[in-house]
Amino acid sequence: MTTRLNRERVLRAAVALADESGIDSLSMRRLAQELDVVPMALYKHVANKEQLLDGMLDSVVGEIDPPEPGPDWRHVVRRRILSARQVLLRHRWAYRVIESRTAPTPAVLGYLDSMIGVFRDGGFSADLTHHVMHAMGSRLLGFSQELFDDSKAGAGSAGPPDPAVASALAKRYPRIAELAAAAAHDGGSVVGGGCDDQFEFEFALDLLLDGFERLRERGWTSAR
Amino acid sequence: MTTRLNRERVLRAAVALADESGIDSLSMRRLAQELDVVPMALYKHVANKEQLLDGMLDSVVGEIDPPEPGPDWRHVVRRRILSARQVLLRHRWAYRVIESRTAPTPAVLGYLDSMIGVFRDGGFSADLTHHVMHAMGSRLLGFSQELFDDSKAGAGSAGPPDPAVASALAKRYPRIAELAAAAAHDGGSVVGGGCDDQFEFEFALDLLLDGFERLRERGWTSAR
DNA sequence: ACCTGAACACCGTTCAAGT
DNA sequence: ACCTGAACACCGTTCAAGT
Repeated sequence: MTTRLNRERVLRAAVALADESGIDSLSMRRLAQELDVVPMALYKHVANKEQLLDGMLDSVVGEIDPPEPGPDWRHVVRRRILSARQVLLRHRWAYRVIESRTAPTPAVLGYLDSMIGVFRDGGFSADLTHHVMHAMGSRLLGFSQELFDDSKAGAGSAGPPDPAVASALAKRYPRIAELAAAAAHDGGSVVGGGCDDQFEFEFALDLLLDGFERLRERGWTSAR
Repeated sequence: MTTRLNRERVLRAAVALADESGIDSLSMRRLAQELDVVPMALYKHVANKEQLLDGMLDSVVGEIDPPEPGPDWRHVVRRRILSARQVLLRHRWAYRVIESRTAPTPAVLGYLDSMIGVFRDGGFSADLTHHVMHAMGSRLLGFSQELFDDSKAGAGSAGPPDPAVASALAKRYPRIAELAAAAAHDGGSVVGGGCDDQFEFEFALDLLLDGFERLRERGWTSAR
C-alpha cells in the first residue's frame, strides 16, 4: 500500500522523470505509471498538463539562491545569474518549459522582482532598469539560446567524425570552418565541440553588464 | 483534378498553415487535409515531420535579405539582423522551430557563414568573432526570448483589466509594478503592455554591437 | 512512381462510475 | 474525497496494397 498521492509528490516525480528521461518523455500517462496510479488520478492534484509544467517550473526556480546583498550591484547580479545557470544545468528541460509558458509563474515573477530590486538599489533609474531587464531577457535565468547546439555537434573523444564530410562543409561554409579551427586551437578539441559554454555565457553577460554600468554612469534616459 | 503533389507545394502549404493557425495546429494529418490528400501521401515528399520543419525553416531563412556590403561592419550587421527580425515577425512560429532543431539547417549555416564574413571583413579576429557570434546567439536571427510575453499580458484597448488584481500584484511584486508604471508614463499605455518590442530589441542589439566595437578597437583576445 | 487504407502505439482529457 | 475504466478525438508513422 503506497502513500497517498498529493501535489508535492506529483511535482517531485515529474521533475525527476524530466531530469532522467527528458521533457519529451513526460506525459501524463507515463507520469501516472511512474507513480503506480491510473492517469486520471493525477487530475485531482493538478488541473492539467499546463499547470503541471508551471508547478515544475516554480519548483526549479525555487532552487536558485536568493540574492546575497552587497554594495556592488554588478557582483550581486552576476553571482545570482550564474547560480540560476547552475540550476538550469541541473534541469536541462527547464529552459524549454520557460519558453513555452504563456504567462510567467509566481516564482518567476518573484525572481524578476528581486532582480529589479538589485538594479534599483544599485542606482539604476526605473527607466534604465526596464530596458536593462528586457536586454537581459532569458539570460536573467541563466540561459541563452544558441543557434547550434555544441553538445550534439561533433562531440566525442575521437577526432572529426569524417574528414571527407568535414572538408566538404569547410568548402561550403569557409567562414564557419575558420572559426571552428580557431576555437580548436585554444582550449577546444573538435570542430564544433571546442566551445566552452561557461566562457561564452560569461563573455556575453559581462559585455552586457559593462554596457549597463556605462549607461548608468552617464545617466542615460530613453527620452521617448 | 488537382496538381500533383511535390516538396515545394507541401512546404508552401505547411508555412501557410503555420502562419494562419500557429505551429501547434501543424500536424501531418491536418496538413494533408489542407492539401486534399491522405496523410501518408506527404511521406513521399518529406521523410518525416522533423524534415518538414527543417524545410519550412530553410524557406523562411531564405526570405532574409542578403547582406548589403558596405564599409561599416556595424551598419551591415545591424541592417541584416533587423531584416531577419522582420521576417521572423511575419512567421511568428519560426523562432520556436529554430529552438527545437537539434542541428542547424543548410540555410541557417549559410546565413551564419555570411554573417561571420561581415565581422571578419570588418577587422575582427577569428577569436573575437567566435565569441561575438556566441554572444549574439539567437539575436543573429532577429529574435530574443523574453521572460514575459507582452503580447498576451494585459493588452487590449481598455485600462488595466481589474484594479483589485492589479493592486494585489503591485503589493506582491512592488519592483515590477514600479517598472510597469514607469513604462506606462512614456509611450506605453497599459501595465505590461506598454513595451515597445522594436525599441527593446534595438537597445540590446546596439549595446552588444557597441561592446563588440570596443573590444575590436583594443585588440581583445580571449587568451586562453 | 505515386497515392491509399488499415493498423499500431501513443497522446490529453471528459464523463460517469466506483469505493 | 479520492481513485478508476471506458471512451473520445486526436497524434506520427509502418506496412502492404492499390493504380
